Amino acid sequence: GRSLRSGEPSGPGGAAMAELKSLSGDAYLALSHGYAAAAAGLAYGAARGPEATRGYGTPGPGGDLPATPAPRAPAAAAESSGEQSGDEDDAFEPRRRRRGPGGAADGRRRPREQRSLRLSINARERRRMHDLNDALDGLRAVIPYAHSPSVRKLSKIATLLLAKNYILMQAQALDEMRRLVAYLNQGQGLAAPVAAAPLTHFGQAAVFPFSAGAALPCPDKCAAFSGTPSALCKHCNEKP
DNA sequence: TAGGCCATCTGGTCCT
DNA sequence: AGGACCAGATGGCCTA
Repeated sequence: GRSLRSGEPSGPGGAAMAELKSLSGDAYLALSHGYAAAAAGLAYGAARGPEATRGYGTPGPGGDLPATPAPRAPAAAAESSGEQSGDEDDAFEPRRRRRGPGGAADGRRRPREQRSLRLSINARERRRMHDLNDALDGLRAVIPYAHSPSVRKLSKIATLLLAKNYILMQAQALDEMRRLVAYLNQGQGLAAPVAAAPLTHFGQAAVFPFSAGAALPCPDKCAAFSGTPSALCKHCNEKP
């Protein structure tokens, strides 16, 4: 694959390319392909101290989770946004948006109903994003990079790109392994069970370069599938 | 201080 | 009608 070069155009995370250094070796290899260079830049590999505790419980500028303590200073946010200021039951006025008039669907709702509906929608969306983040955490847990308390976790985009390249790398390794097995089967007579033929990473059954059921001229069964003695097998060349 | 990343809110769209 | 999904907007936090 391509190697990382300093002058190489990088994606959105190019500025942080140097942080790739702290990635594990496998991860580094996995990143050495295509857009992964950008992922490397995005990957918060460098030791920056523990991940800042952001916490899900903090409502944003228009926050609607009154109970949860807020490490992200929602008070200032609410103040700056002009929302969540005192009377929650005031006429629900959606945040000014630059796109589209909006509010058509709720046009005939009473303000309190609108507010209630909005809060419910917000909560659902928050839950959905939390699920998404949980899934990303699960992904981070199984891809190789420097898992350490002193290393900040991968960003979302870096996680996805790293995972993609890790999959590609594994597929390539599997392919090479398969070829090696086929070669050894020809040379050493190691029988690969047809029923256990693995799937390629694209889902189709792997095609082995031999067929089963042939005679066994070689005592070491190197030709069990090819049916012909192998020049690579010393037993095939032995005199009986 | 700028830039990157993130959480959240929000309106629109599609689907059930 | 309601829920899921998406993308834009906004503001906070952190690091270089």
